[in-house]
Amino acid sequence: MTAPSRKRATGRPTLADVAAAAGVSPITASRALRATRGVDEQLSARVREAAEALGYVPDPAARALASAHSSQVAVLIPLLSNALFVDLLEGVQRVLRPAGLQTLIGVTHYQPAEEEALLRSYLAHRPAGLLVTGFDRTAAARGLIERSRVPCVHLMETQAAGEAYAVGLSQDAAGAAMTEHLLARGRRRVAFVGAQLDPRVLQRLAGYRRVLQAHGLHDPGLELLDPAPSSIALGGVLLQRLLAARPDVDAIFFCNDDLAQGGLLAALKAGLAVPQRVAVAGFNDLAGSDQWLPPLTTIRTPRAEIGERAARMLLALLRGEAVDARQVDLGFELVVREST
Amino acid sequence: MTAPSRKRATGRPTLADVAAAAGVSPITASRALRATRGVDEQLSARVREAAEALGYVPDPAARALASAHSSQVAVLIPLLSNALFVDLLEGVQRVLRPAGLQTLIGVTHYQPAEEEALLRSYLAHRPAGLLVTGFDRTAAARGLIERSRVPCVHLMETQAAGEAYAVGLSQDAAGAAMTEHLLARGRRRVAFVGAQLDPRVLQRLAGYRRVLQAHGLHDPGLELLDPAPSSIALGGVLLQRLLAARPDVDAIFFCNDDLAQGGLLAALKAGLAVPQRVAVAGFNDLAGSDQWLPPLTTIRTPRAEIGERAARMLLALLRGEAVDARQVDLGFELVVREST
DNA sequence: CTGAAAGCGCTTACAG
DNA sequence: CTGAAAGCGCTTACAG
Repeated sequence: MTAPSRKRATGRPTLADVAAAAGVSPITASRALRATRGVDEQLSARVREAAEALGYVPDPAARALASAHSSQVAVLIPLLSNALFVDLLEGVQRVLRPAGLQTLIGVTHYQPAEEEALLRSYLAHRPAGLLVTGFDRTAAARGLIERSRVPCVHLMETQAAGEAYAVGLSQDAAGAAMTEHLLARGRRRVAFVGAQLDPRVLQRLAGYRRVLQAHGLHDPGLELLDPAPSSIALGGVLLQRLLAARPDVDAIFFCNDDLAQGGLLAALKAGLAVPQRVAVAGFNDLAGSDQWLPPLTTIRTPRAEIGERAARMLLALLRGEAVDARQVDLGFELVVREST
Repeated sequence: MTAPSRKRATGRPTLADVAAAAGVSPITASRALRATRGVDEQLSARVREAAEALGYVPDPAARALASAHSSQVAVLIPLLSNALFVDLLEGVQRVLRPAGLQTLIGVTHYQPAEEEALLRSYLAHRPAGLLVTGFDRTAAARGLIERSRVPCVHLMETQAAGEAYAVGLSQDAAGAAMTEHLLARGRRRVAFVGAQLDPRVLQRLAGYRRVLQAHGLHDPGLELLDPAPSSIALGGVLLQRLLAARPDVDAIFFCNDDLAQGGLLAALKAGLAVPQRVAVAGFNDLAGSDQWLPPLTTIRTPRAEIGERAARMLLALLRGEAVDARQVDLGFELVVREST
C-alpha cells in the first residue's frame, strides 16, 4: 500500500507532503515558500527543492481561508468595449501578475447599482485589494469599501479624491487645454458634444466652459449633451443634429474619439470640409484616430501608465509600505493633427 | 461581554451563527442555503430568514476548500482589445453571473505559452469550469485541462473539436461564403489580406482558397499574409502593399473588419473608388462598419450568442445534466453593404 | 429528512 | 530560527 486512501484528498501534493519530503514541519515549509521570515537558508533551499520535485502548487482557497486574504485583486471598470479601459487593465495586469496576484474584472456598465452588486459579490471573496474607477458611486458602495478595510486605489480621476488613493489625470484641465487649442486656432463658436455623460465627461465639459467663459465666448446653445452610450454611429447623428441647430458652429470638441471618428465620417459623407469649415477634436487618442480622414486632433491619456501606477500603489499598500503621495496626476498630452 | 473574543474571527457572521439563530445544525443550514437536498421546508425557511437577518454571506474560500471546487469559471481569450472577444465575454457573464459564478478572465495575447501559464495559475484555483478559445494550444496545456477534470467548453470554432465541447461557427464556411459573394458580384481577381494569422484567420483563408480553386480562379499572388496584429493602420499599409504588387486586383477580402476599415480609409485617401475600382469586404461586423465610407460588406458573427450558449453548456456540465450536442454551430450572416 | 464527526490545506499566534 | 496546537468556515461521507 503506497497511497493511504485519504478519503477526500484531491491527489495534489500538499504542504505537508513537501514538509515531509524536506524533513521539516509544515509551518517551516510554509514560511520558506512564502519567504516570509528568517528561515535557515539551508532548510529553505531543501523545502524549495522538495516543492519543485513534487510539483507543489499552493491551494489558494486554503491560503485564503487561513490568512483571511485571497490573492485576488478586484478591478471595477465601466465598460470593456471602450479601448480606454482595456488599456488600463493591461497596465494593471502587467504589474499584478508578476506579483502573484490575480485580477478579478467587474464591468459596471456605468450603473452605480451594478457596481454595488459587484462590490458585494467580490468583497465576499476577501480580495487582497480593490481598484475602482472614479468616485461616482452609491453611498452603500462607499460604505462597503470602507468597512471592508481592503486597500483601495481609484482610477482615472484625481479630483475630489480627498483622503483616498487615486491615480489619474485632471479631466478638467485636459478639457480646458483642448478648448484653448481651438481658440488659439482662431475658432470662436466652439461646440462641446458629449455622450454617456459620466463624471469624467462632465469634468471635461467643466474645463471647456471655464475657458470659454474666461474668453467671453461661452454659448450654452453650443453644448450638445446626450446620455446615450458613445459610439461611432452616435457621433455622426450628433454632428448632424448640431449642424442643423447651429450652422454657424466653427469647431466641435467631441468628448471622446469614438464620437469624433463618427463625426468625421459623417462630415465626409456630407461634404463638410474639416477643418476649413469646422474643426473637429476628440479625446483619448484611440487606435485609428491617427489614420482618420483627416487625422484627428485629440488628447492622449496615459491610461496604461495609470493602470500600472495604481497597481504599484496598491502593492505598496498591501506590503504596508509608505505611499508618499495619495494622489498621483499623470497628466495628458494634446496631440494636434489635421482635423483642427 | 457580548462578543466572545474569538481570536482570528473576521467578524462576519458564519454558517454556525446562522444555524444557531435558526436552531438547526450547521449542515442543515448549509443544505438549506444551497437548496441541495430535501430539507424540510419549514426549517429551510427559518434558515433563510436567519441568514437574511444576520446578513450572512458564505465564504467562497471555505466553500472551495471543503468542496474542492470554487465558484469561479476561468475564461481564456486572446485579446481584450478586440471587440469580438469583449462581446463574447459579455455573453458569458450574462449567463454565469445569475448562476452565482464568477468569471476569471485570462488574456493570452495569442501566445500558447502565455495561455499555458495562465492555465496553470487558474487551475490551482480549482475553477468550477473552463472556457477556452479555439483548439490551438500546447500539448502541455491540453494535458493540464484533461488531467484537471474541470469541465471545459471551447469557444469560436467547431472544426477539429473531436470529442470536445465547443460552441462557435465554421470559419471556413464563412470565408467561403464571402468569397462566393465577391465572385457573384462579377469579381475575378479576389485577394485575401490576413494579419495575426491565428487559426481562425487561416480557416477563413482555407474557405477562400477552396472556392477560388473550384472556380479555377485561385492565384497565390493575391494572398497577402502578415503575422503582425490587426489594426486600422495595418489595414491601410496592406492595401497599399497589395495594390503596388498587384494593381489588377478587383476585390479584397480582409480577414477582419479592423483591417478592412483601415483599408477603406486608405482607399479614400488615395482616391481609389470602392467598390467600382476594387470591392472591399471584412469579417465580424464590428461597431462602426455600417457607418463607414462606403459602408462595409462583412460577415456578422454571433459572438454574444456563442458566449451565452457556451456558458449554458458549461452550466449543464456542472450540474451533471446531459448535453445533447457536444458541438454547436451557431452560423454567421453575410451582410452586404455598399463596399462590394 | 437531520446531525455529530472529520477533514479540506493552509496560516496565525504562541512558545521555546 | 523552528514547531505543536489550534483554527479559518465550510462540506463530505457516514449514520440513523
